[in-house]
Amino acid sequence: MNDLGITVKKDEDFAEWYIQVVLKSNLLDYAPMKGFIVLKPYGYAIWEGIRGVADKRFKETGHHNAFLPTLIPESLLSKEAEHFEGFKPEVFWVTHAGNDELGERLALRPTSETLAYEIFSRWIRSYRDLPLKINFWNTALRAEIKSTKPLIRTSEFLWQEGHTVHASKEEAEQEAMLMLSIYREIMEEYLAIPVIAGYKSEREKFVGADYTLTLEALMPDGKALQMGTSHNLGQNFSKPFSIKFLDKDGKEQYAWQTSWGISWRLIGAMVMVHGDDKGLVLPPRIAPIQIVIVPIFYGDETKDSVIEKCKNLYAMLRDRFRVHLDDREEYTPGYKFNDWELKGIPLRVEIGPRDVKQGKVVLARRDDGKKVSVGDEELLDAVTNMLEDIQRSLYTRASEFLKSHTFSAFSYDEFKERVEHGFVRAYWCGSQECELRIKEETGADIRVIPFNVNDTDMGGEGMEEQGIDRDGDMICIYCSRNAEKIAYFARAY
RNA sequence: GGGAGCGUGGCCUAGCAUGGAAUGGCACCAGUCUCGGGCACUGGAGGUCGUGGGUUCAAAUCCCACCGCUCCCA
Repeated sequence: MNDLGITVKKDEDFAEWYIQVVLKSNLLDYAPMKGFIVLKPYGYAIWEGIRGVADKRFKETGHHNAFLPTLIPESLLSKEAEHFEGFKPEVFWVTHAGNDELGERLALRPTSETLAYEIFSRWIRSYRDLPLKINFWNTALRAEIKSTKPLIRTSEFLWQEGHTVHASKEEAEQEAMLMLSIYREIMEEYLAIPVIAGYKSEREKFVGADYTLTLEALMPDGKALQMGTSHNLGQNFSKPFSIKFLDKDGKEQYAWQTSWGISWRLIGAMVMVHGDDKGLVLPPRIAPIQIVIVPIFYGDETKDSVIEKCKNLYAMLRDRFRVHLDDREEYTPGYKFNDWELKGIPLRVEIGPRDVKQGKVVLARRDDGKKVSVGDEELLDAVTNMLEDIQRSLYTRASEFLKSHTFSAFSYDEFKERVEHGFVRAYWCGSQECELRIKEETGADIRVIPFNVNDTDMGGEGMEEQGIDRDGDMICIYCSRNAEKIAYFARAY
């Protein structure tokens, strides 16, 4: 072991482990400015995988991609007052063109609502123009001065922002929910990360939204990570931006809107959730390379037959899998094993002289490190099954972690102790004051107010089983007044 | 907002107290050899010691300013 590999244990120094994994597995590099990163080809390939899955689902549900400028004039950005106040502290401003000061400062978009809606208002005249469902794959810029972490919190990030306009409130509500469910599908079925779905509190919602729907995951250090959000904007933007349409009765109405987004933060979440002491572990459905073939040979006489077999298998597998043949001669097999494990490739095929002679290959799984020898004729089936099994077991493991680190609290003392380790479900009176006090005293805030307290893939183990009687005393964990809601609290990234 | 610390080839690092030719490891390049878990040997290239100024015959080392970064506390 040398410093090519990860030199700290995941469960001993999680922060350092994360940095080493993202850098050494070749996902990214630091940029020359604090808070900015460079996504390297391997990292970008993973982003392309996520983008590919999401883009397909967006298009299947009737959304179209488009592109917007990066600059937003201050007058536009400030048009919805609450929204502007919320983003103001982290806006980068362009003030000059060459040597000349601009008449009006231009913001580097922190998000595109205002710019998009200014334009949408010109596109929409009648109910026949609705719904309008547009998505942008772009970047957003938000100045992060305090704690930055690659992929998780950076001043510029790759993301998509969807923006839709509807003729009715109900339709907008359904849209916000639909997109959340698509996000959930991507996270659980592709990234193998279980999430808790629900509402953001008033304090945590998107500034300018009626309400925000969120998906929250739990990282191995017990901190929550917001994975994606979907906002019902109501008519909060359509009014200041004059997005109006004539309905079937010829009556002018303000439109109803949603916006929603996921970012490269999802890559960071995958690293944290699935990675181990050897580095990255990628779920097969997202991994840019699912299978790597490593030849092993001694001297020239075995070399040719080994390479030939590798090439044959590569040709056989490439139609059905994303496969790579590592035929570099300047590295030893041992080096390559470590290298591809660091990069998280789900499955490795080892082929040496022994295997050529016996008509077999060795398969090594990244998730549990187990090796098996299979005959050539079984390879295709074995590989197919193993990749599916890896995908499934990564999800299962993550679910078990979420389940075992989601607690209920019935007293504030209990709350303070348990919130150090994961999600804590507790009754909450609904006041922002309690929420804020809890945040100040414990560092934890409300991550999500779940749609369903049993809806956490916890095998039906809900509040009732844990002793909370929802028909009995419902009192706020902090102030002991009557509680309205059950909220999930956690410290968050 | 308050406090502490650090900047030396791509990365990590010695040297700094007491000024006098910049140390070692990894990575990199060439060759030989190896290859079923980060092979070995030989040779080689690579440095405005964060930036600017000052003291001095002489500064990585002492002094001042600035820049950048990291950690801790609120």
